[in-house]
Amino acid sequence: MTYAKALDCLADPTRRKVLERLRAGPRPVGEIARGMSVSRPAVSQHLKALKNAGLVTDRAAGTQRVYSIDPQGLAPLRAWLDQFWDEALSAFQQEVARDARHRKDPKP
Amino acid sequence: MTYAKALDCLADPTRRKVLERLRAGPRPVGEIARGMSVSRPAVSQHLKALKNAGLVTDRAAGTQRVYSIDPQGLAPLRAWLDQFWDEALSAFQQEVARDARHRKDPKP
DNA sequence: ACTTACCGTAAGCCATGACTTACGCAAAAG
DNA sequence: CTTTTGCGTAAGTCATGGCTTACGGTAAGT
Repeated sequence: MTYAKALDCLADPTRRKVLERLRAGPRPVGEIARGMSVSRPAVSQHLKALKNAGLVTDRAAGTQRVYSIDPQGLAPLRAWLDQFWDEALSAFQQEVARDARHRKDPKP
Repeated sequence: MTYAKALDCLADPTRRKVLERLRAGPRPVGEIARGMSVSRPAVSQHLKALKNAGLVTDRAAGTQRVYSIDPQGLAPLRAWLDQFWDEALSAFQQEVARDARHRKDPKP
């Protein structure tokens, strides 16, 4: 059920932007917030949410905190999506087959 | 940018439940809503959101509307997540390497 | 020791959205 | 033609959560 928390986090655009800034590598909070349309405390709150969802990790470096993406945090969501995609696809194909049968025999 | 709408939809638990009920195959609205903790109009609204995000398709069948999962709708989200996962992983490995170097040379 | 830099948290405001009830419309049933 | 079934939509209520300002706390610099 841990994919749910990941989805809750990734639903917010600002949070996605924060995460995408971390894609290039670890960053301290101030550098993440620089040039963004929200305040630094807002970024801190988003980072807290991301950390709680297991999507990022943090580490102290002097007076500043460096955040990194946790690749393992994305794994459950990937797994859920994959399973979902496979099952939906097979069900979809079954439906196509059923539809083809109905096309041959339109009025039972 | 179409993955954003998918994430917005999947953030809602009720919407996920609706989508998971469709995993077993196409269903009319009433059958989807049956046994759920929200009213049928609520399910209709969620289905509208899911359709707008391209995650489901609908088709008329008499007085009832049958909804199905659209596998293609999940593809963009999968692609975005994959790319994200790959880049984050490589950056993570780079960070591990950098950390190892720092461990060898702790005080520059 | 004092100041400065960097960050997390608290309190409060406000917009978004999820839900309900009530209503209207189309297709099947009678 | 009338009734019933199945569904979408409108209006209104209420909770959730994202943002800001203000504050406190720790580590480095001087």
